[in-house]
Amino acid sequence: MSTPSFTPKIQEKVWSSKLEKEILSLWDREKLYAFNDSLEKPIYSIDTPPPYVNTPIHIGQAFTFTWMDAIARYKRLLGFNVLFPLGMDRNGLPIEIQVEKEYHIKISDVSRQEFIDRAKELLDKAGDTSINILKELGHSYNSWGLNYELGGSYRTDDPEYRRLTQDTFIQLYKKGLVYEAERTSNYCPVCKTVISDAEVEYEQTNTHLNFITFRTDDGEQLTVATTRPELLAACKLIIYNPNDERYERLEGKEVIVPLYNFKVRVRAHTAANKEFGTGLVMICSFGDYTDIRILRELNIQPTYVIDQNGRMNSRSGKYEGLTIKEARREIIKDLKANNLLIKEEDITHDEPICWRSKNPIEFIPTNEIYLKQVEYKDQLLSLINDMNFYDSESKKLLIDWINSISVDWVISRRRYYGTEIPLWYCENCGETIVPEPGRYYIPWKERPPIQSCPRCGASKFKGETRIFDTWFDSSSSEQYILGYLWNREFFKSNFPCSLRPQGKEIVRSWLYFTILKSYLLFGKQPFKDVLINFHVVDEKGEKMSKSLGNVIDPRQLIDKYGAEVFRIWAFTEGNILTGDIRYSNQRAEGAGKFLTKLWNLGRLISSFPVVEEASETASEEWILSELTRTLSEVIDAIGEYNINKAALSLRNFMWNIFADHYVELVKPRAYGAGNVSEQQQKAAWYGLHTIFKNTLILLSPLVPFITDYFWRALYGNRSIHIESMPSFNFKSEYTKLTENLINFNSKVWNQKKQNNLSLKSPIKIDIPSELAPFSSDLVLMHNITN
RNA sequence: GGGCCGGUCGUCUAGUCUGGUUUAGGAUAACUGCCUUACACGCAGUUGGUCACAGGUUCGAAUCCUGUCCGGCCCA
Repeated sequence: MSTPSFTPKIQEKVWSSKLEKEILSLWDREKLYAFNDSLEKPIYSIDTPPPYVNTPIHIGQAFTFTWMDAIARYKRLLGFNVLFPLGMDRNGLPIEIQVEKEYHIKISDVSRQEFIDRAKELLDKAGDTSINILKELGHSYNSWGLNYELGGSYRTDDPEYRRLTQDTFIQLYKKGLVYEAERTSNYCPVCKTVISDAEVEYEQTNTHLNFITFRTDDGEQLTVATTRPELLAACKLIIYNPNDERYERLEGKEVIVPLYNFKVRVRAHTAANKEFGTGLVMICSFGDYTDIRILRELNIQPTYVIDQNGRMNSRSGKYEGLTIKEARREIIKDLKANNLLIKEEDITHDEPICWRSKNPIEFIPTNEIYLKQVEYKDQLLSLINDMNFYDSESKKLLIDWINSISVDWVISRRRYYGTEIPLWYCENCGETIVPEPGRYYIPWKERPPIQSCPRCGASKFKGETRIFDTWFDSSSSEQYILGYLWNREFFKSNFPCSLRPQGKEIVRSWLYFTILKSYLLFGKQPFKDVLINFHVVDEKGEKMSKSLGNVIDPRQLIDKYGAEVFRIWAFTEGNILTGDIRYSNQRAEGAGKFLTKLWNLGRLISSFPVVEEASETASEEWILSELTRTLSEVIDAIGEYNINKAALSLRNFMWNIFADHYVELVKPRAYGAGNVSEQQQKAAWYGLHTIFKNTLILLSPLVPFITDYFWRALYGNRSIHIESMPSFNFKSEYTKLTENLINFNSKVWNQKKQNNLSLKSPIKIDIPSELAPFSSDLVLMHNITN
């Protein structure tokens, strides 16, 4: 039989990213991804990391959120009702700093209300533009509109969100887990607030090690090396290593601090390193964590010389009012003038800096509110065994962090734009007033919800002015998205949340604090699965940063090649769960060829009638069982969230097995070449369509645009994204022959090439006996004329 | 100072846990040929790696052990 002509339903030879916009608006109109909690299906919930409102999405976020989208889509295919909301982080310092910049005001110069109003103004202006790129990438979050319902998008500064934050605080307070204390804390002079240990980073910096002359009572000169000469006034002690014979004779003696002329003692301590500097170390209050540890250990009262603005105070004498840097410069000048500075050595050291402002932190005493954590370390370590980590190695990051915790969590901050700490204090007796959970409280401008003090009966109260650490807000995100506020039943039956996907750099903050709060509030782990992603780095493997100028804007890529190319690049480039991804322009471009291949494959197949059933030949049996094998590979890969593996497996099947071998094998038969029967021709049509159709479904979470386009064009008017995972189970002995088949084809092609024959030229060659079932197709494919 | 991760064709990577099916697989780049009625953004072919280094265990090591070097990250 033969059919005169076959014309493809699809004309264009390449996929056009222009189609993406049309498909997006189709999805919008059809409300394809809206969450419906009345479905019978099991819930799968994803607690996505809210991007920051005022910073454009960077390529790493675009990459990892695209993986999350693939996970959500695969889970839908697998029959889950997927809760996949996207939040927007609007709390915290970055917006405050921008308010100061944009309006040329200082937080201290304007009223609190005015400052907050300005911040809101800026936030509204910023809108949701930072996440628009995620929408263009075809992500299937449940909702793009702000609404208080399951699946709705949310904002961390929303009164509802803040109500939740305060609710959790009040519960923790009532459990006796919150206390206030004065302690030496990490303090960022730029952000003007204390920060928790989780917010401290270390940066290698170049500095001078200054060799300074101290004197004993008997006039002996000693040389002490320090990187912090401006803290001379705060010097409390000089130490040397107990094994350092050079200084044994000094034990217990007093030395005179230069410029200030007060006396401090010398004593042995293992914290001193014989090889560092002169072996004599100045311990002051407070240059670094070693200082803090030693002064606490020896119970020495600190002398603070730096104030909350990062300037020297009156105890530093003539340097009062100078910034730390200025003071350092001046004091070096004075030491030199007095012949007290022997030398300056260039060294690099790890300096603790604030993760937000990237400025060196200082250590100053403040009165702050703490949440207990130190006493629960063991319980937390055992609790995390109830969660699955992907990759399992990533669990160590969290274990190491928990083990290193030594102080409780400072949750109060002296800033304006954040969730207010819901406390009042009786002006008469000082009693702390804690309201009931249920609404959003603003203590600095509201009266407490009681008339008189329950202890003394007085009626004047002072509202708390401090706000929470933003991690205190964000560590309840899983509670928020599971409807804790508006659907407690849903929350109860679906907590813990199915998945927390996040970056490894916030394991010690977002992940850790969420686990801590979940343990303290519910005694349970907050997630079933935790997925930790590494980073997208530049071509040389270096971290992208503004200062290095190596930042790649995902916008460039998407504008140039389209969202679908970005997606397939993100999936095929590597496994971000086990290591960093190096960005390469060349490979990103190369990844897009996948779409052209798929497009043309579909174009060819679209020229043949869709056949639902046929009596397949050996070739169909073979390719159908190869598809079955691919399906199980894909399902296994999804089970471990290895989207890279799933994508590579599908690409390999589609391109290197289906297109290169099966399609070539049956093309002549599909066209009706030679003397194939109608039945055999139909079998080829059936094979082509069945494989293509199912491959499209398997690919649809990865490349949702092109697959939906084909689906609607070839297989019906509905979206491919409401299909279910195919559950076929074709098994055949023929998969054993896959390698032989590929090798034989290669052999024929090679032989033709060596003999300068075109691929359609006739050839005389023996078909190996094990490939006999395919012989009629092979004869037509290679034009074998024995 | 302590800990963790990585080092595989020019480049990016799979394989390492659970040693033998590996004469190490793929992708990209390079080279050669081909417009074979889906695709030149394609097809076919070719070149290219002593699996960082040195020891050890074993009948057998990219894979396990020890040490060294290099890169990255975290903590103090």
